[in-house]
Amino acid sequence: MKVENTQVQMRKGILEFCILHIISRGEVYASDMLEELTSARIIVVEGTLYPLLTRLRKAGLVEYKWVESTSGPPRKYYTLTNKGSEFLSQLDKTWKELVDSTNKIIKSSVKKDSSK
Amino acid sequence: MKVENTQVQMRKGILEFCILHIISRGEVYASDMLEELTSARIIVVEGTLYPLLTRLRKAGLVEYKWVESTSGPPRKYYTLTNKGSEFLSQLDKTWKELVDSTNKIIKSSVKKDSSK
DNA sequence: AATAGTACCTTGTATGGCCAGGTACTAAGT
DNA sequence: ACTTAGTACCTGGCCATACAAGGTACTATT
Repeated sequence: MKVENTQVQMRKGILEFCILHIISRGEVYASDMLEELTSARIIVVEGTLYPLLTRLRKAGLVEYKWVESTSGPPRKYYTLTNKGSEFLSQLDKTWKELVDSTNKIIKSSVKKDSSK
Repeated sequence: MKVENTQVQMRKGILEFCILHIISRGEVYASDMLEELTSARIIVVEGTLYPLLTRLRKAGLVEYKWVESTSGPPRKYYTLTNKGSEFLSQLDKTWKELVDSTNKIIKSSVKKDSSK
């Protein structure tokens, strides 16, 4: 069991949440999202992002339109659906609660000296 | 794709982190941990907790001793090893960074009106 | 035509949560 | 002594999903 492994696990859960937030700001395509996430130090690779976007689309949370590019193949620009907005606001709540709960547990730890 | 599913995913990642924290406070056995996590609204069931504890032990992050109980079968009381303490302090750092990164992304979203 | 850059997608593997069920110990009732 | 209930620990199989590696396809440049 490696620290890296657990750190990946920690990031995993909120990835979908972050991507929905990024899309909620306006039209973006995959590379935009990768850049945004990377600059926030949430590491994601293509092989994670594309299947995730496909899942979100199949679930009716996002939709896309093809847009021609002058510098390569056309791009899929994503936007949030109404259903996606509702979904996201539920996740917002879950995220807040999760941070609260976790901080509560962490802070209890600090009170006691765990060294024997 | 259900909200519950994603919410589970969000909780998943920090579960190991929370459990290490709870153990770091002092000797506890499985039911103590379940109670603590449940009261912090982080839902966990036995089928999740026991395999996780086994993994942590195999990785040398925690250890346990058997303690007789007056009201049933003996219990495994867990404590953190030195290796576990180091592991945990790395996770502390990761958690802080993750909350920062996520909040940054969330707050950017608020600035723009996403309705079309 | 060949190469490079960009964009999207898929297959296979590994991790890990969860469900459902199982084992084993103690205590209480009959 | 047997059964039932409560407690504690564990496991096999399923499913979701991150990631690595490789593939397809479009555009621009040489």
